[in-house]
Amino acid sequence: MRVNFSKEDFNVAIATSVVLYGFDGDDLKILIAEKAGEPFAGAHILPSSVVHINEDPEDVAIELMRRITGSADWPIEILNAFAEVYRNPEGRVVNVAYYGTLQLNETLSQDLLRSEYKWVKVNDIPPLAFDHNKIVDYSRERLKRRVKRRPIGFSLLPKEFTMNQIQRLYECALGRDLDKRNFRRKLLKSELLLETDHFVRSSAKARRPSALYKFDEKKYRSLTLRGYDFVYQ
Amino acid sequence: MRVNFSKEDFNVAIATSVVLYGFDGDDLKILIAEKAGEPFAGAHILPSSVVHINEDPEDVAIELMRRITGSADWPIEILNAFAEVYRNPEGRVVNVAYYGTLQLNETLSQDLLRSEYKWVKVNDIPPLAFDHNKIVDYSRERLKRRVKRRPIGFSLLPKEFTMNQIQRLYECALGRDLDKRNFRRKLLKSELLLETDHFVRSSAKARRPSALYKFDEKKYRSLTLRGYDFVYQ
DNA sequence: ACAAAAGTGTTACACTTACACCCATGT
DNA sequence: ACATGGGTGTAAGTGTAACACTTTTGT
Repeated sequence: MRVNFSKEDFNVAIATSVVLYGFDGDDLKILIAEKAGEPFAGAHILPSSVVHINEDPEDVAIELMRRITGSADWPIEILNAFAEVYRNPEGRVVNVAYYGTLQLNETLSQDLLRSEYKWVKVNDIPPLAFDHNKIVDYSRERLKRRVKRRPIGFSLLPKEFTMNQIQRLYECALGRDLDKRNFRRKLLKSELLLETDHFVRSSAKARRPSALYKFDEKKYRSLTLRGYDFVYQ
Repeated sequence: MRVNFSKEDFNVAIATSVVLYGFDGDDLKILIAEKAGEPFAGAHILPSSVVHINEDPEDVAIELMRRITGSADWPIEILNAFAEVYRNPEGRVVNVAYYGTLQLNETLSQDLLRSEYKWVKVNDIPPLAFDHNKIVDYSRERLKRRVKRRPIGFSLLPKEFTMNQIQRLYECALGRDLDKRNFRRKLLKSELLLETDHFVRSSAKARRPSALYKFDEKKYRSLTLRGYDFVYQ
């Protein structure tokens, strides 16, 4: 074992990138930015930040989300370290990547429109600089797994949502269509949902309004931690 | 976004640690070492290595396994980066951790006995230096998931093995008892096993010999990649 | 014959999947 | 009245879990 560091070993930098998912009712999207400064000026990248020598990457990732969205209160989870040798031409950089989920609402959408960030559909992601496409792919696999096994999907939905919205979200995350009746039955059986007495019309052309549901926060939290096997292979 | 590195940011070192699993027929074990040199001289640690500035952590981890076991040919998978600020008193060190599985046999066991490493049962792991206990816990969760969803368990077994051995291995990995009849039925249905015409007696006291099985390597590989849902919740 | 571990089947229940029509409402 | 999307039930098949006794063999 080589367990003793020499001075030359301390010549690596840490960065963090965040894959931030949002769902607008129709499509699952992630946030991307344009890079300022060389290398790769103008290229598309994930929201990213240098992690200074005395900082925790998770704290920096949370702060990054706060700067982007105005709130630090979104669920976040580490993805992995991306640490190959030649991923950054400036020097050896280890990227500790995270992914997070947020609830898109009008205000946030508007604020983001005026920012340096933009939403792109997960099925329509442009080439990104560094190995950021690899990080995105990795995060999509993770999201797929999470959606299957934990009620994580709800963190992308507004407080109250229709069955069709949540089904559409699951279809986006899993990349395939689901049967409406089976989906509803399964979700209701989980007892994670509470009915509200609210309704919305899903579009101008829609006639009959949809019932709105919210989730049972207590149940939600316990199932988020221990998994609940909402199994779709 | 802070995307421009300054000179001071390049002051981090990379290390890698490997959680190396072996199964001796009765117990699932991992390899630990005693640390040479300060800090923590004499403390128990995971097999670990500095990753020099021009090296890929995975290559270093594989080389570490080769130095320990004499072979670089064991399955290995990245766990995560462990990158908190104060994990190493020598300076900022990011640990890119891996776990691997190997087939314990007599020769390898004897070689390892004469080395600086020793096997400890996964239910009996001593306090380790740095945050290595955290890495071990993380790897056990990963192994549990893998065992449930992929035929990864076989990489811990000898070429030919009995049903009782593989059941015991699954019980160790999952941390609970399994029903013998259900286990066999499930495993045979997967069509992953081939009968051999060999038998062994499992102990001196055992009378009736056990049938030995091997796995269908072609099927094994395809199922390892795409998962096969050997589901035990 | 006995001790020891190997090996074997059935049943009840839960879950999954496939499938098509009526309902409520606004215009 | 009609157009639109919302909402509902059943049946067949598959998988899971719980359960105890017989078989084979060496001593």
